[in-house]
Amino acid sequence: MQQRSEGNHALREGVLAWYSLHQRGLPWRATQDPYAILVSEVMLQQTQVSRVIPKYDEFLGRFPDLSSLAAAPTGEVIRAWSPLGYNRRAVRLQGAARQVMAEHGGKLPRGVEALRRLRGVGPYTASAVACFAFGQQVAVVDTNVRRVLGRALLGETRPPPQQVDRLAAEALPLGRAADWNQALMDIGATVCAVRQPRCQQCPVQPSCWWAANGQSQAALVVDARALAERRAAYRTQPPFKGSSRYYRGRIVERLRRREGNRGVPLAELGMAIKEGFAPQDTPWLETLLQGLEQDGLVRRDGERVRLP
DNA sequence: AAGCCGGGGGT
DNA sequence: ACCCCAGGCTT
Repeated sequence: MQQRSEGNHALREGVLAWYSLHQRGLPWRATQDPYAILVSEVMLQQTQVSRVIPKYDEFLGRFPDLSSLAAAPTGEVIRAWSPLGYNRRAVRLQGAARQVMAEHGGKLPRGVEALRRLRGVGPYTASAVACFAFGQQVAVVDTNVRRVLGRALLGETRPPPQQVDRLAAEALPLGRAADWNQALMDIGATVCAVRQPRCQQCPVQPSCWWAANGQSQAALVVDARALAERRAAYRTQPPFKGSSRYYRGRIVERLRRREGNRGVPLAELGMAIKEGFAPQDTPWLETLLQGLEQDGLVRRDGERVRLP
């Protein structure tokens, strides 16, 4: 059994009370279906809630369960994923569905360790599904939670992840894990923002180290330096448009507009995604396609390129 | 440890 | 126009 800390009692009560009043009404909190919850958690990897909401019901309508997702052509899954981005997630999500069909009799495993072995499921997603779908009493730690607990218990906005994992496990109110984890994420998203935190409205504030120290002079200096470093890095970066990442997106986008399922000839694809595409650009395009093929996002078929 | 992977949206 | 966002996998 994990260690408990009496000092966290007030913190727990305050957070849970706040959550009962201020929780966000999110579609994936209104379902008990483990598959639907898995879909939401994968969509929420690197993607804001506001962008997932309009896509969520549509995707579930198209792929209502694990077996329909597993059985679909991968290209259809990639189409249904637009415009969420990070398209590899769509391929991996289907891979996970196929794993579950093949290895788990079509039922998602309930434990963190088994979930963790599914394609595209890392520490965050595994604990999120275990907790929200199966009621496992485990901590769910994303960057929001890391920031909230880091500030409250350590006085640091960007604390060492391992240290936070330990604190999160200690702070977990057994029996209320799901509400607690969702509450911390809501607080991180709506109150304990990276900049301009609204400490006056924060249920953690009474026991928050960071707020108590006037949001710590040292922390502000560190944050300011980090901000300056990010700005410098941004300036020296080439613009997104024209990056290989940009053109990868254009290729997938072009292939999504089907043509039956016949795909697009290589040269035509080049012209479709890049103005002034010339024969000498072919090796560049080939390189992009090889990467996309490796990720399972594209299939080469002689001269033609299509979704898998 | 570091780099890759897309988009939309706030300011 | 600039800047932010933040999990999983590969190398």
